[in-house]
Amino acid sequence: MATTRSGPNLNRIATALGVSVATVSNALSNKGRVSAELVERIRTTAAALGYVPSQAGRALRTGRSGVLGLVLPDIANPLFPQIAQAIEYAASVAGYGVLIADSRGDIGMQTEAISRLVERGVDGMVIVPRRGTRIADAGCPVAVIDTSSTPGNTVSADHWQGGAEIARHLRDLGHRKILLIGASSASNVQNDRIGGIKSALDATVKTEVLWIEKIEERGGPGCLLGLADKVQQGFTAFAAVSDLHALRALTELQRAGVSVPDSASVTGFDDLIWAPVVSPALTTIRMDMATIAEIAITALVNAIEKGGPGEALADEPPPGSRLVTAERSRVPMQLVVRQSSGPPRPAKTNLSAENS
Amino acid sequence: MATTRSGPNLNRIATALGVSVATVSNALSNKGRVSAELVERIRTTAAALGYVPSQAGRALRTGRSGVLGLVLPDIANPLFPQIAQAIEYAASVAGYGVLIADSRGDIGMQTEAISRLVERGVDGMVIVPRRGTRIADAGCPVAVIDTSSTPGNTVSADHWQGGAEIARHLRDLGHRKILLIGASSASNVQNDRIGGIKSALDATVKTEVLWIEKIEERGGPGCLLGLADKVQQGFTAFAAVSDLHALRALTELQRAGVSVPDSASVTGFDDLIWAPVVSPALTTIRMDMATIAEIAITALVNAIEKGGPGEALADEPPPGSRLVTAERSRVPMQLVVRQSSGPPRPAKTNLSAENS
DNA sequence: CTGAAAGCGCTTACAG
DNA sequence: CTGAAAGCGCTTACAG
Repeated sequence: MATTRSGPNLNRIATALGVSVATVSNALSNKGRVSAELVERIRTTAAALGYVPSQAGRALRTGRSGVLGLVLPDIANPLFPQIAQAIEYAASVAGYGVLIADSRGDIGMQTEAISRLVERGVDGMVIVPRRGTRIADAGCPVAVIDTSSTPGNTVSADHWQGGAEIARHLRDLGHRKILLIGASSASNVQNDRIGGIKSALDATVKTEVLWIEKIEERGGPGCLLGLADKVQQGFTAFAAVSDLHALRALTELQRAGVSVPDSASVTGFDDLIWAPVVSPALTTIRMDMATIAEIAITALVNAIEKGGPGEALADEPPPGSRLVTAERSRVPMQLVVRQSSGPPRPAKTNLSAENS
Repeated sequence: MATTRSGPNLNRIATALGVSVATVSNALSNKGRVSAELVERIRTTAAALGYVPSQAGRALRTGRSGVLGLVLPDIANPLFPQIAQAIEYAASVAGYGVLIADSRGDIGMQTEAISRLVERGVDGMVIVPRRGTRIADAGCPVAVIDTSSTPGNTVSADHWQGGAEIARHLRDLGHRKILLIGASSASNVQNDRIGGIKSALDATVKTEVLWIEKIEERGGPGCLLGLADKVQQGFTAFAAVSDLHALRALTELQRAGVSVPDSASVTGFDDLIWAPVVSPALTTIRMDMATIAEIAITALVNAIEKGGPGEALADEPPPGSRLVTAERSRVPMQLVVRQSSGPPRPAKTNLSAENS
């Protein structure tokens, strides 16, 4: 027994109008080979019948599914909504759907997630790789969103420049002792951000890096970071490499009775959902996700619609697994100022070699 | 020119072994009509050739795409990662992929997002509807995740019971004046949670509801909520209906010099990513997303594999747009205690009619 | 400008 | 246990 479709197909429209399916197809896809008048009638009938083209039929014929995969290291990452929203939007503008796949923080599952997507017939995929992973042969065009410190072509925010922005912001406010807060020293992104911060500061500004993972090794997860002590030591600014850590710093400081921003400033990264909501709101650095997504999707779509299976020739390089972004694209990050306090007045720094 | 596929198809395996494609198909899909020995050989060859079945071919033939849609009111909602992860997992266990669609907070775009998914040929969809929306005819099985106050069948967390849990927690700690904090009085979910809280408290506990939207009408977005005043008025607990508002309350209180949890307790809802990270960590209520997703996906898969287009008969009700969940499923929420302080000692309540 | 025909890869009655 | 054949709905050379 043949399967039935819920809706009408090209053939139903064709018979209804007494024309051929080829003509209906050409009319609906604007091939320009059908008379304007007939196109009009076909359009009307198709709409009246509630025609929805079958992706399966089209995909089988064209070799393209019109679907892209989005592979994420861990959906629970609070950056995920921004990424997913931007990718979904850029893809849908380009006429593609987005299939999600989560590797749940597990490196092995990344490969599995990728092949699940391949089996579903995606035309290409956007991968936000697990730290340090090299993307295995995916068999289709791939765009990688990560930091530019990752080997291979990628598109990413310019984390280094973002770090420099935040550093200049704090320096210009007069801070001379800044604590940099990161989670894991193995993270390329975090190291880039920290590198960027340091690069923009001269010797008149002292920094120290606090890695949360190291403190939690001793104190257990969620332990205090000892920031009140740091205030005692003269730190007046706390620059976290993510808003999540900024939040942790902010609440820990406030809980210890340190007034933010009067006695200490706190900054974050990524402009996550709570950055404008907390009191005081966080100064942070925003990735231009829309642009990043657009670059990734455009590169992918080009690769698909040029070198895709639809045009593959026997003697050209196989369409599989190319990193499609041209060189490494770095998209500037943008400072979002919500706190702008300098160090507290009566605070005495042990540095006096400041000019002006 | 016919399109080429990157990988081998059934026919390649069949010719390689000198058998028919039908046999290869039957062998690979475990139909049990092929001799064990041949199945073995076919399997080996398929693996050696790197065979990946074509979803397009299968979909065209069976009338099923193996893909479900996930429609969200707004990906930026911080609850989204939990939902997406749970749905993706449950779907992939059931052998389905998940296509995402975002209505970006716009009611009109919800319909559009739904038809985009239908055009992509999803077999069914999970919809987290925009507040108060009634789901238009989607033309495929639909599972709705919302509150049980929504008209129609839904699967959802038992927000009312969750509210009751948090209320008992605070009451048992001795709190007698609790401020309930919500964002919007038009939200069914928030009203359910607040209703649940109130329902579990007797007259010895006073509550008051503070709607953030109303305060922001005057004070502007992100303005202070005046919680320090509430402490003055004797409120010792602040129960927000979302962790985002709890976070706002926590930081505002801390900023005003109110010690949490010593002088005031703060609770949230949803156990969002930052709940365990802030200092002090938030007591909150967790939805059992895994169970909710499982119920939704199971209902969907049943509807698809029973009444789906593959079996549709002319005289049975059209397969379109059924809400597939049986009645309304309410999944219990779970209290996550991270703060457990009673009201401060010296605080004097104006109530004395307590037993014990 | 329009149509007849082939074929994408698969699954499923049906025949042997 | 195995195979030949039909057909899902579409697009695209090709012919007229």
